[in-house]
Amino acid sequence: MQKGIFVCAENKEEMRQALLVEVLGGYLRRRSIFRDKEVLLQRFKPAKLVHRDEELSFLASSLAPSLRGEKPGNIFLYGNTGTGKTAACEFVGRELGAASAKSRQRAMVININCKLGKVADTEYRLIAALTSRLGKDLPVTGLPTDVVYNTFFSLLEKKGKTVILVLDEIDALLFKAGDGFLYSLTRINERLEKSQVSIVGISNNLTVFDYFDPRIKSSLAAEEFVFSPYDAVQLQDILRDRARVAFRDGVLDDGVIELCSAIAAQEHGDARKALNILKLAGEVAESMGEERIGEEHVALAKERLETDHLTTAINTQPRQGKAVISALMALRERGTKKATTGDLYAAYGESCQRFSLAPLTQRRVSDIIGELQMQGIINARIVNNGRYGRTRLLELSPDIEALGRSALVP
DNA sequence: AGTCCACAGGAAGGGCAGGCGA
DNA sequence: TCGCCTGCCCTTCCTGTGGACT
Repeated sequence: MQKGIFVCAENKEEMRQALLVEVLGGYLRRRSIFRDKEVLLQRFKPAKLVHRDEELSFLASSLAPSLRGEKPGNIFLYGNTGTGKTAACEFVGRELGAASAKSRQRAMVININCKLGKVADTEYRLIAALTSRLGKDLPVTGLPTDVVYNTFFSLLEKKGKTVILVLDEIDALLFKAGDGFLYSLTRINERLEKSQVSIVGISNNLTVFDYFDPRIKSSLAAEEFVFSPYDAVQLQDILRDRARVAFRDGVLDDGVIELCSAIAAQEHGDARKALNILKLAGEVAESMGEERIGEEHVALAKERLETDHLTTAINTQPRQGKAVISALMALRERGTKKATTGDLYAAYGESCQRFSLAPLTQRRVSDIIGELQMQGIINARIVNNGRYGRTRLLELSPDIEALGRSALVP
């Protein structure tokens, strides 16, 4: 009997392996739906930017003086995610680089993302990252800030160029480190003789300028430009342009491009999202063994994209953040739809036991709540209950709640 | 009008890890 | 090795808030 069970288990294992071989073999035998998936990825740099003529023309005319050795004015670009701000800057930067290589006056563009991978999310890291782009790597910590600034200044001076600093997602740095670094950067030209520096700030937040110190506003004297969202028709043009290269001929059903565009247009005209959905729809169709992409695959892709996004958002939290989310989930399961900070802190204590974590103070948990609110994971509203005190009413965002506790990996 | 509650949130500083230069 | 510098995460202390209650 025992032997029988063992043989059964062994057969199951063999069957599972055979299935795996079949799946992989089938994958290799089938012709891929994709011709060149690369063009649908975020990192792909297109040779032309569709429907961004006005924006490109503004940027090019603003930065063109650098080709004559003159200092261009500072610029601030605003617009929702996926409206082409970064792509437009990179595009103009490449063209500028190519044009300056032919002319005597050489311009140089340095792109830094202030949010990505904590490369430049503090003043120190920003200047260290800029210094690294000029050819000298500095330690991630340990040096006095003035030493880092001085190294940066001397490298700039050595270049003898007009340097355009493109600070992408500058709001992340401003909210974290304050606007002091901008003051230093705007005064930089007073210290340089052979080089000059212009700043291009890129932000999703249209009100970011309001937070600046008046001295910095005056010192920057930046020209502002808003990137408008793409409409559904413009998104269709972008997708068609990429799909021609990305997919084999005839694999896209009628209406697929239109559906992807309509979904992204509803979400503030985000071209990045439209491309993501189209790519994922292709992957979904391929994983189902289909040789064509239909609207049903787009619907599945949209669903998967949202779930993946939310699951990633909560599972990339530090463990303390997860403990707070878990506490709120536990309260919801007990029927508390809207918890106060006090309720949450009590449940958080239990959560910490489950996560084997030392509990933080209420003050720190209060900050974590604020961080989770900023990321849209928690909805919070301050209420005054008279003599029963002032507190925040907290609930999980509906999307996170729909995912349930199983989405949270401790 | 004064008191009270249950926090919110600012300010200051401690502890830690890590790099640099003497 | 030591002192000094950094960023980061955290605690402690403190003041502010505003509506219900006395």
